Amino acid sequence: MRLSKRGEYGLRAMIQLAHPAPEGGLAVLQIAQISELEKIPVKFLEQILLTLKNAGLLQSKRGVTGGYYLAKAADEIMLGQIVRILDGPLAPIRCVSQMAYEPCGCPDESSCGLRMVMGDVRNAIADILDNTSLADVSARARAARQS
Amino acid sequence: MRLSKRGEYGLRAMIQLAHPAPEGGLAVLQIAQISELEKIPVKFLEQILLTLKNAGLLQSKRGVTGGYYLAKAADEIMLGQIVRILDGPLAPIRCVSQMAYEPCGCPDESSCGLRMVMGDVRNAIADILDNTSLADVSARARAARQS
DNA sequence: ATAAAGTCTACTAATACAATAGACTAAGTA
DNA sequence: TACTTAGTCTATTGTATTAGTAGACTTTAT
Repeated sequence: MRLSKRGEYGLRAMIQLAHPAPEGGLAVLQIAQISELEKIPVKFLEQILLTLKNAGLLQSKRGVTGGYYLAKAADEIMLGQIVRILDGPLAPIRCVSQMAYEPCGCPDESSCGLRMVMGDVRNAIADILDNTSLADVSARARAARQS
Repeated sequence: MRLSKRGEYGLRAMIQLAHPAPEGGLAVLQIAQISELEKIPVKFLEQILLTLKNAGLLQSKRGVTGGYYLAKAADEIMLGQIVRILDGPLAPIRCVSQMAYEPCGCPDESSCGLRMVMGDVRNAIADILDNTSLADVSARARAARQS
C-alpha cells in the first residue's frame, strides 16, 4: 500500500509550490531550491517536475529568472491527481480501479468478496486524496505550526 | 497504493478457507485445491500459505489426508493482519505507520502537511482492513450471490 | 557572448516481485 | 515395511519497478 519516493517527492514539491510567496503572490521556485528544501536529488526531482508539467499541473519559465509554478490555483489541484500521474492508480487491485479498470479473471466479479472490500479501500483512499487540495494541505500545515 | 500478487493470492486463499465446509465444519483444503479454485501457481501458493502458517494464522496437517485450515475462527482473523504479513505496513509512507514507524527526516513531523494527509489515508485503510474479518468477507460474498 | 535555468532521452544500479526447482519430512495405507 | 501423498524449507531465477545519474540541448536575461 505504499507511495513511491517518486510520488512522495512530487507531492512535497507541489506542496512547496502551493505555499504563498513572501510577497503574497504565486510562488515561483527553482528546481535547486526545492531540492534544497526537501532534500531531494536534483536530477531526480527534475524528471518528476517535468512529468508534472507535461501532465498540465505545473508551468515553467526557462532561463536565468526561471523556475516552476502551479498551472492552476492551489485549491484546484487535488493530491489524487498528482499521485495518479506519478504512481498510477489509487486502487489496490486493478479490477476495482475507476480510472484504470482491468478485469481480474475471477468467475463473477460482482460477487467476489475480495473485490468488494478492496473497492471500499480504493474509495476510502480516493475520498481523501481527491478531496484534499494543495491549498488544504498548505493551510493545515500552517495551522499546526501556529499552535 | 497497490496490493502485490502475493498479498492478493494470500487473501483469496484465506477467504476460501473461511467458507464453511459442505458438512458445516471447518474447511480443510489442500494447496492443489486452492490453487485450482483461484488459479494460483501451486509452488507460489505453497510459499504464501507457509508464511501465513508460520505467522500463526493457519494450521496444517501433513500426509495423505492433509491440508490447510484456519488457526482461529474466521471472525477473529482480520484482513489487515494478512496484508501486513504478506505485504508489509499498510501506511503509504513509513513515518505514518503504527506498526512499523520510521522517521522520514523532515524538520518537524508534527507540522508536516504531507504526513497529516498520509496519516489520514493510513487510518482509512486500517479502519477497513483491521475491522473486516474473513467471516465478514465470506458472508458478504454469499449475500451478493443470493441477490 | 555567456551564464543560468529548464528540457529531454538514455542509461545504470539496486531492489522487489513473481515464480520455479528440488530435496526433505510426516502421515496414512497396501 | 514400502509406497504414495501432501506439507516443509531453502535456494535460485527471470523480470519489472524503483531510484537515481549523466549528458547533450534549448531558452532567457544580462
